[in-house]
Amino acid sequence: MQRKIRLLIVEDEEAIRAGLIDVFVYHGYDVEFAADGPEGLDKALSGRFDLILLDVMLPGMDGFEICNRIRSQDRDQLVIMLTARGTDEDIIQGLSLGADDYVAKPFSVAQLVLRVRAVLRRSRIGAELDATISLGEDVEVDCRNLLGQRSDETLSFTRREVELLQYLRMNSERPVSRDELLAKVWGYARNLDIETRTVDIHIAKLRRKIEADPAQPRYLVTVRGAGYRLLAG
Amino acid sequence: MQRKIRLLIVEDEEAIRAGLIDVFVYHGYDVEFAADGPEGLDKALSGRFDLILLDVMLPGMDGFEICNRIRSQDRDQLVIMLTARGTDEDIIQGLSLGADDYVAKPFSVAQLVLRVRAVLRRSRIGAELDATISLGEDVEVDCRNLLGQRSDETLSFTRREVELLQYLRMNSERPVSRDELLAKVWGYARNLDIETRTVDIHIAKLRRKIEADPAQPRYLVTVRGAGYRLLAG
DNA sequence: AGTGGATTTACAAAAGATTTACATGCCGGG
DNA sequence: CCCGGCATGTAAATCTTTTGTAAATCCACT
Repeated sequence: MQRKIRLLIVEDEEAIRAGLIDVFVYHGYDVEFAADGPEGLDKALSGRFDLILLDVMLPGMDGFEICNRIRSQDRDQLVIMLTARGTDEDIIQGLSLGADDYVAKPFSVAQLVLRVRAVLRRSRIGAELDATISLGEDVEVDCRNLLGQRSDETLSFTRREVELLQYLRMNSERPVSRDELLAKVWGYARNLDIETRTVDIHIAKLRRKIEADPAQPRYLVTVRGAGYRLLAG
Repeated sequence: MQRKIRLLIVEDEEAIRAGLIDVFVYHGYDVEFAADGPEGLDKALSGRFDLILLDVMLPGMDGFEICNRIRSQDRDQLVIMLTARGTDEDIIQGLSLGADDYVAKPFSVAQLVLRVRAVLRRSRIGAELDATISLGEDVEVDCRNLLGQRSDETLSFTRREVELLQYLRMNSERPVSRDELLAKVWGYARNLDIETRTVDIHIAKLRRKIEADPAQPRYLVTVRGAGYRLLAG
């Protein structure tokens, strides 16, 4: 069982919002919402959502503005904009706003669900993360069965440990900060400084399993001041 | 010993093809290959392969076309397509191409071997839905008559128990979540928030029958956080 | 009503996640 | 070079979630 996809819905009209929430919860998404522009921006910037559904017409701040700001902070954040047919089309054309898709109101909900899936699939967030991760010659992790092996020993992992490994592997070209891990793996809101050490603890547990000498890690290394990095191997 | 499984690999890139051939020969398959579309189609249509691994990007004729033609001649020919991640996914979705599985490039070879096994298993076992399931040396279940045997003892099962066993056996390469079991065995809608423990209860009942020591299951194991898995045996 | 099977309830036990508390080590400024 | 502050490592305690299972209840069928 894979973790749920986290979705943020920013929409001021009560009825539409409630409908969307129902549908996406029904389809198994982990849904949060915001009812106006500033709240939407705030939640969006927390960086913990896989995908954001963003209405254009919002009180406080319009969707285009929000989209721009989100993108300027995180180029990879997925966004689908809900636009009014006709009215906004010129704007979309004119500004090269980088939403991942646009859906014109009024839309069919089934349609929207399909578009959401398509965007996720393209970005491969919803798709397969490596089913097995191998490190060097001696370590292999079977992510579905939460099992692994180092030399002759059998290892067993927890879901969190495996998700953490997968995220680090996906980004093995750079160190990943604790903040980012908390956002992307744990789903915590970013920015608010959190005084948790849970990331460190999980790193330590992983090291005990995958490293021959946990005190001198060869794969899961600390980059002081920046975070952790899983060296490709 | 059973006759070797016959595999056709249709792939134009020399290096990948050679690698795949090596791996599958190593795993005991009888392997042939084709390096372009027309040759692939020709060999494929000979109908002597148990399974065909088909690249999408091929000179002469693309994989989708080949797959279509194969299927129009033989609906039961097994095909796994090797797709480029991202690029082809919409096409797969759009056309209802009936390949048995899709593996996105770049793939891990171990992963691919597993998928091949899974498809083969599904097709043979799926066809007859295992009239009898045997576990290890000592357990045997006759699914039609809801009877079984462990060592000297005679067991009797209910329909649900047997269906559960069969579904787990069909997917024994991975743990199956409670959600999935509820959907596929019980036929519940994939509603989340399940407040039922009925899967667990049935698992417990099965264990009492098929396991020598139900507290230390050897066949029907728990993968905590992921579901249950019936180990091949 | 009686029967067999399915499901819910209720609670205990196990495993996992997080916090706490303290140890260690790195680095820049005196 | 030494010190203090901050980032990191980790054992142990604590809190939370998941799983196991006996017993009660429900339900369809006879």
